[in-house]
Amino acid sequence: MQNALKNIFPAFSNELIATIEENGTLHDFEAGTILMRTGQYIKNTVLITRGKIKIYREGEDGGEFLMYYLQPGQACAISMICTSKSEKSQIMAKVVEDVSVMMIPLQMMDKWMMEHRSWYEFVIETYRSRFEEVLEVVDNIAFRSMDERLEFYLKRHSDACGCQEVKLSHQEIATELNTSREVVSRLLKKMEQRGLVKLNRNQIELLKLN
Amino acid sequence: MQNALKNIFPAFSNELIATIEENGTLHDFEAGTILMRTGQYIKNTVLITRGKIKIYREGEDGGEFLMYYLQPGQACAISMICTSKSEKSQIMAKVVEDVSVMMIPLQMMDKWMMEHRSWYEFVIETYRSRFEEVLEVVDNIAFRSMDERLEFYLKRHSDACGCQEVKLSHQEIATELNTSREVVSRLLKKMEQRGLVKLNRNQIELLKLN
DNA sequence: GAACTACAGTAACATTTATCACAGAAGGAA
DNA sequence: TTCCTTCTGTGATAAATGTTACTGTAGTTC
Repeated sequence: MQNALKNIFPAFSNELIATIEENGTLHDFEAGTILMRTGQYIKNTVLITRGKIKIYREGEDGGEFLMYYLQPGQACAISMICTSKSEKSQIMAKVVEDVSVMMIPLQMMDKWMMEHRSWYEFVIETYRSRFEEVLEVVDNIAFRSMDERLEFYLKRHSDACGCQEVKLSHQEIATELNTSREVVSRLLKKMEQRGLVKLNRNQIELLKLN
Repeated sequence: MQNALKNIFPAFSNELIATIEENGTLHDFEAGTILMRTGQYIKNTVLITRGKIKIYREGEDGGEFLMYYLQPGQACAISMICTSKSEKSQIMAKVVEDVSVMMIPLQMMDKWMMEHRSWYEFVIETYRSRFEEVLEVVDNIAFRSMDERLEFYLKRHSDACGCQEVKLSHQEIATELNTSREVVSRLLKKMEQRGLVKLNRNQIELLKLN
């Protein structure tokens, strides 16, 4: 186990790993579970050791908007930011592939920042990379049209899974981009005509993208 | 001077204030100055003691998109995040009202985090509030139409200045929302017809908003 | 006052995206 | 097979936003 954590978070010092083992608790959640809702209080910082979590924003009318995915070796920046004062979550977190997460009580957060250099650096880097990712999201919706955003979305997916196939229905994609299925279908069809993708049921093969 | 800083950043401990005085340098910049550009390396953390700075994202085509304003008592979260590894800035920062800023060399950042509790808390709170603000921006562009975004924009301005008048031309507003002047003019006219605002040259009075 | 400039209003039109309506195809279940 | 459900494709239309083009108005400068 200790080795497992060290493999997933190689930057952590051995003492830090030991401390995490001691104070954190490991939990498994199935795909579909909602780990966090808008407005909910946060009591733990979450480190992902397996699976995939989707972080998204929910509109008043129930629409969704994907911010980013969390994968093994990463942590939820929101949970880190909010824990320090037990603030409310501003986002939704949903498990998309069965996950294992290490939950760390919020009191540890401040303590470790002072005691463990590798924790401090990890936290700062988490803030930085998430902030950057959100800025990129802003760029996309502020400056790009739906066809560009769709391309970007597909690329991001294939980067994340390391393969050339995106196994999602048009409806699922539409939901994450907060648009309608028809729009996604039409744009994908155009991309297919341009030779960028090949469409199958519940699956999109990326050809010339990347 | 010591008192001045203490007034603007009341949460800072006296030792911290003294350390800032010792290591930071005070600079003045006129309205219009661009303090930071996308892609530029960051060498300092910036504390605002006077004036107003606009933080925005720039599109490839030169379009802008307002993220938020920085005012006295606040710090640039981006400069804090990036300094730790001397990363590149992802945003633009432009002075909109003559400012005085305290520049703190990046090496201090990490050091003070360990040594000064009030600095640590300030930094975490800065991260949190900016992240939240950016999430709100995402909400606005993802879920709201231009008329709602315009209302929100005007409210934010009047909150910031504490008055009921927004002294901006339609063109300036259009630029910050990344739309065209004609659209802003049209929507403002409709708002005037609904009795929400009163339009004058270079000035919009908010009536029923807030 | 005349000339100039920045700002504001508005009509006409183009484009993008959303919505409605429906049809057909793929796959699973009885 | 037949029935059902989910997914996909596509036309027609509506709504929101962007673009072009032109007019008028307020303030400034000469």
